[in-house]
Amino acid sequence: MSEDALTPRLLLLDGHSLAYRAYYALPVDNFSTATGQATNAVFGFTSMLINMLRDEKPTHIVVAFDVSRISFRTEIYPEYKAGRSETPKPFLGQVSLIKEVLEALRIPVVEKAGYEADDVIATLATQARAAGMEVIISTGDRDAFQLAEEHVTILYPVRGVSEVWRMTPEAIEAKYFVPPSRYRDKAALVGEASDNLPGVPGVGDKTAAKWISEYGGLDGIVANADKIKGKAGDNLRAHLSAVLLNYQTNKLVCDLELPLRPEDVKWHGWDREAVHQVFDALEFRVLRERLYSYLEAVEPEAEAGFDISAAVLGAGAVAGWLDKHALGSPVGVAVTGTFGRGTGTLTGIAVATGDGPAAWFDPAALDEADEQAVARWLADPDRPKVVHDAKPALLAMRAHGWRLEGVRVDTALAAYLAKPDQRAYDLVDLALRYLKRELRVEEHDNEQLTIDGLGDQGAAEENLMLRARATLDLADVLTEELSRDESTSPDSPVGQGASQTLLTEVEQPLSRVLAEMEHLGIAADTQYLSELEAHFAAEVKAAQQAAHEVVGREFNLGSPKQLQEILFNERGLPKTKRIKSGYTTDADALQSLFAQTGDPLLAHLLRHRDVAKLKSTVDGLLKSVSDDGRIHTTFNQTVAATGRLSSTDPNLQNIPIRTEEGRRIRRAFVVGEGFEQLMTADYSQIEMRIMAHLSGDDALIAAFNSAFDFHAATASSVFHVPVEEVVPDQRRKIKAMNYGLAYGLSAFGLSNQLNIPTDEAKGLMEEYFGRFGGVREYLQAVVRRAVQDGYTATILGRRRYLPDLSSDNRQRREMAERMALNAPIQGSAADIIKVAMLRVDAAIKEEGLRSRMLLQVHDELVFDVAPGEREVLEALVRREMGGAHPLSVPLEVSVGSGRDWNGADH
DNA sequence: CATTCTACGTA
DNA sequence: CGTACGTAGAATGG
Repeated sequence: MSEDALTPRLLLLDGHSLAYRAYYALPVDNFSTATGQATNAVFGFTSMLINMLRDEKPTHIVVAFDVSRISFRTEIYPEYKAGRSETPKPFLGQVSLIKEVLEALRIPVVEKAGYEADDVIATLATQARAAGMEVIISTGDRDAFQLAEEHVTILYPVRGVSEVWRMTPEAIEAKYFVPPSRYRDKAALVGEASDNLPGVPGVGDKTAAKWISEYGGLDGIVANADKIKGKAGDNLRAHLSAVLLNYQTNKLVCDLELPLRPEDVKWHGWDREAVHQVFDALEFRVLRERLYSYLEAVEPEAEAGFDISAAVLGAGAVAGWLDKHALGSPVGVAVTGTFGRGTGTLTGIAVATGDGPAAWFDPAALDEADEQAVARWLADPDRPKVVHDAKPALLAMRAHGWRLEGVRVDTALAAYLAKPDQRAYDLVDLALRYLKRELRVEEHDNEQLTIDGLGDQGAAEENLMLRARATLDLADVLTEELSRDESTSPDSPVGQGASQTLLTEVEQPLSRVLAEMEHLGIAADTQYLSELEAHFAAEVKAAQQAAHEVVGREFNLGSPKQLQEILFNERGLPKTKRIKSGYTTDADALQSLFAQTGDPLLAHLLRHRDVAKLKSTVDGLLKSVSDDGRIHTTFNQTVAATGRLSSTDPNLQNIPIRTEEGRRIRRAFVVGEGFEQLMTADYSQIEMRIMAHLSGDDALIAAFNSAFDFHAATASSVFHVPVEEVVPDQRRKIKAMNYGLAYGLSAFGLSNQLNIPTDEAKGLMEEYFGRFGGVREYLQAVVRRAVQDGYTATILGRRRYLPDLSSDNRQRREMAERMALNAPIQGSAADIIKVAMLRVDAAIKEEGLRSRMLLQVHDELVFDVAPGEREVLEALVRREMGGAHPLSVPLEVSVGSGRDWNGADH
């Protein structure tokens, strides 16, 4: 910081643009007052403003607003910003609230009819520079980058409301390869999607920068347009008028007549009483505290709006602290370290109590006594803990030799059950959403240190303690949130809702079972995998060569773009289904093109696709084998909105099975050393059984109770022929429909999949619903109910909220309807297998077996079978899976075993 | 350099 | 114009 403390610093804000960013960054549902007024935009704007007051310490401030969407730009270019959708209703009205906040803060507002806020800002910035002021501009509009210079910095918000980029001239040049003075030239060439200003196709920042440096600027480029070669040159000439219009439109006006000048907006602090009133009305309790702590420096420790007394504990201090503070009432625990592949390393542990005291310690730097004390405390189920995402912590503690017991609430799982459609459940987001509290984003290990190495000392420790405390507080709020559905499930204990039961009886216990499965991993035959790799690599090469030969030159078979060029232009094949970037080259399309034309290239392409995919699967598996010769996937418990698990790094839930060549990969998953066999057990047609149960359709239930193959039995009903006379084609069609129904399949979709006319598909569906009318009724009722309640529920009461069911947009609404159809079915199946896993795990322990559960693939479980346990394990698994939940049709389980995963198939 | 698109594997 | 996922490589740039 070299600025003279006496130099005036002017902060210029673009009110609309920042409020808009805030509106989209924060969920409107969680930011509204008791009276229902939405406040997310106000909250986010105010939060950003407070951060800037803290970080920039301006002496002068002013906020510019647009008066309307109409400006001189819409005069010269009526389509300007036309692509933007209608201003959302909950946003309207928040602008005037923001102005109230600003008034309470005594920050002046300025607007100019016929111009945009950025023109006002440009004018004020110019005047301020002339007066020798330092200028900081904050706007979400990139046009402002043209204003950057030595004493003018732009703060550009990215990722929500808590992070801004400091766009200095150097930063702009680094990002866009042009100095701010040429930013307009670049923007004119590249275009600006958010303003509906299209640029030259195929020209991005790099090309634009190259031209600008070659010809000195847009003038030079225009003058030399005919000299620029290649596709980009052609495009430039074709779009020259648009570029010139862009250039005219993106110029900011620097000489407006305004009612005030920079000198007039010196900030004299806020109106205490007014801030109280406005913030009270907006229910901004925490934000007010933040404002006070930043600006008044009343209590720096209270910066996040609450008190902790934090202690970084050295060796010998941990045991005493735990004895004193971590007894009967729950404490929050947060950890840092590296996690994954069934293990982990801890670099820090923080513990926070509800009444203030918090502590941090390094688990690698404990003395013997502390080590023992921590081990005892962690392992004691009667010392209650609250953890955010306990599974990785549990595994890392296990690697350290510690057991973790007594986790009363896992806030990640709780948040997932409360709203399973969220993209992520990281603590920073949840704290903001549920506690209105801002946590710092976790620092990465390689963040640069200040030169003396002392700059941020203690910050990481403090941050972790704040996280531990936030976790604890979050548990209360989320428990409250989950208890709102009291008595929705007959299975729940008295006084407890289904969501709470799912949390404590299913998800939380399951996370421990999953941790165990991840820790165990599954044995891999690496020798065999390497051979497979070589085999597929050779096949890829052969297919590639064959394809190159047909075309007569080399090209990238993996590039859809080059493929389109070759197939549709060079070879003149019929056009396929449209996608964003032209025409699809997916396997279905290639297949049908091959059927039509017999072009040999297509066969090579299809073969290449097949083996390249298989090779990449094998490559991935090879890379993920751990030192113990086993593959340890990570099961994610908070990703799938329906309640399913997912598997990553590597994904073991999508290992090929459909083709013979693909099944060879399954042979690489083998029985573990010291074990006898690999055993798999899966539910047959669990989703259809759930549909039969939920719909109560007698005919469908009967089809399951008949001794025959289910698809054949339903086909026999639909086609009015005895089961023995159902031909394979009939069975195939009905099987497709059986599966499709639970996904909201339409007649069109069915016809597409079966390659039959829509009429025939329609007839088939009619006939099906004629025989199984209860199914149609059920499916319709599910959607009706979801529209009414706003959510769907599984047999264990797992909810999925679908606000789009009432969307005006047909596509979104129909999508939501299909989700509503599918969620109870897929989700109930997920519930059942989760319960089954808990029962199997408990029974294996109960019976003292050595066999162990390794994988879950949605309706299948995979086990290492210990010597001599084959029969007893099979009986146990059949019993516990089959009895996981009573349905009006039997839950059938089929079991197989062998030396590897393919051999264990049945 | 990071996000998005296309394609494709599973239930 | 059928749900739910994760990954790879190419294309593209909120």
